[in-house]
Amino acid sequence: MAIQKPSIPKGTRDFSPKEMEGRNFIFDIIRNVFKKYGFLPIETPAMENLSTLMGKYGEEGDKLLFKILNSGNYLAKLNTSGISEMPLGSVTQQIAKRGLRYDLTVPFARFVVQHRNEINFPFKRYQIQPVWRADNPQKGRYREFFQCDADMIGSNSLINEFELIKVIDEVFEDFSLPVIIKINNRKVLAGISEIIGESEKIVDITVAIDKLDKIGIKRVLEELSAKGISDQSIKMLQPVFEMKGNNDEKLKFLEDYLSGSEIGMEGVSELRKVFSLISIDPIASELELDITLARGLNYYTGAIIEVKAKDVSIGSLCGGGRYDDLTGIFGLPDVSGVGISFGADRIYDVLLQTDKFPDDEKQHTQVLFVNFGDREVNYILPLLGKLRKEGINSELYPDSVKMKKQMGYADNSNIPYVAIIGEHEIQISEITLKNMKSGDQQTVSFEEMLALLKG
RNA sequence: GUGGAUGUAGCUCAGCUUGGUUAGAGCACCGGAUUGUGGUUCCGGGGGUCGUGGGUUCAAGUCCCAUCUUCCACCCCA
Repeated sequence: MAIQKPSIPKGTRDFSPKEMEGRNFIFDIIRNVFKKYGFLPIETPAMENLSTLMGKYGEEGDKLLFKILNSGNYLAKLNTSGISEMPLGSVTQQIAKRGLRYDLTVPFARFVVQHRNEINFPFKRYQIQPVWRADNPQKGRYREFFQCDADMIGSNSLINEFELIKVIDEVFEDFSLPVIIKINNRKVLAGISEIIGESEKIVDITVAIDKLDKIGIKRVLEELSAKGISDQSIKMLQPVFEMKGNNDEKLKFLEDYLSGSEIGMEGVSELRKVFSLISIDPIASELELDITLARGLNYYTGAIIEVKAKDVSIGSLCGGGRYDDLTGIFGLPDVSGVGISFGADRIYDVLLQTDKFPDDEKQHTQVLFVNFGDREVNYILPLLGKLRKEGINSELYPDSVKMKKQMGYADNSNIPYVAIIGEHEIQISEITLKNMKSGDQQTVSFEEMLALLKG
């Protein structure tokens, strides 16, 4: 049999022990903050029925779904006549009825509807699981990545938006990572579209506006024009592009600009409410009203939130917003939800780049016992047991090989102490303890060693 | 899905322009100097179907085509 080169699929990654340490650090912080705010954990399957996923993420999203081939002889059931002329979607439906989850929000909506009679509303849940997208990989962009979601469902109160912003603030404070939290409201965007008389083009308009700081005003105007927005409407957008000032000034401007749009005014008043709640209990991060913030997802209906690292250029680290009727499509109408999603993989990349991971040496093995042979091992095993009972992470080298090798193992593993117990030590009931950092070694009793390792 | 770059030892890369001995370096690994002492030093060693497949040629790591990977931009997004 030919030897095959080991490989993993495009856009996926292995995680080494070192990397897992950093990832667990991230998950632990996020999980703890979620818990602190009263969110409860759930998990859902890696795969969902394709009918649950299709059509929820727009046309683009459907293309990025990983579909799972049916098991059994699925081709036998397939009507192949004229297959090349059939639309791809209809063929897919015949050979794949399941797909890998694309995010955690839609499976959550499905979960809520399916378990509505067991759930205590308003329901606050958190979920930390991988998701899969058949996207083209790039930096900070993978085909398998972890999302850490917190959503509240069944409450219209803007206190929820406020709490989520607090969660974001607290998480990034725990990472000591300076971020800027951007907030917008879909209703404000709808209002703007209404004012310029292009209500039905809201998606094209917001997508174009979203690129403002990336491609500049000139090309945004070109794109709007290309999408069939009239020159007159574009002219009316001008003041929006030129909007300046702090959050308060921006709100004042929008109030004025949107006074003719009911939905627009509603958006402004929602934003005002969130800002006023924050002013009562301020956050450490910068909070900025950014009307260019659009988010592609079509299910947001109210607040839109995005978090960017201040010093590192990578996509957003966290995104979220309010969706008024996500569960409607599964048969539970009029339930409003609001949620956020942290991108653990991007946070990892940023923390690594800015050197923000703590070196937590206490987590590792504290002491390694050198193995000289059976007699010594029999003497060491009870001591090892006692140490572990005391909560000291400790190891015995499994093979009785050359000491150089055993010392090298301790060195490579960054184990701070090596305990040497040979014939001589057994005779005098002492332990030779070597400090690997300083190179010093001393002869101590077991109790002395324990005290040293505990301190 | 579109466009550009990339791939040589476990890792980081040189060699490719102008085809021609046995494809190199550093780091890592293994052994010895040092049989109860690592990290430093010295000496020695193993490791490559040059991403894969095809083509041109007397001869291909080097030129051509295809394909895949990774990276970058677009699209979209965590």
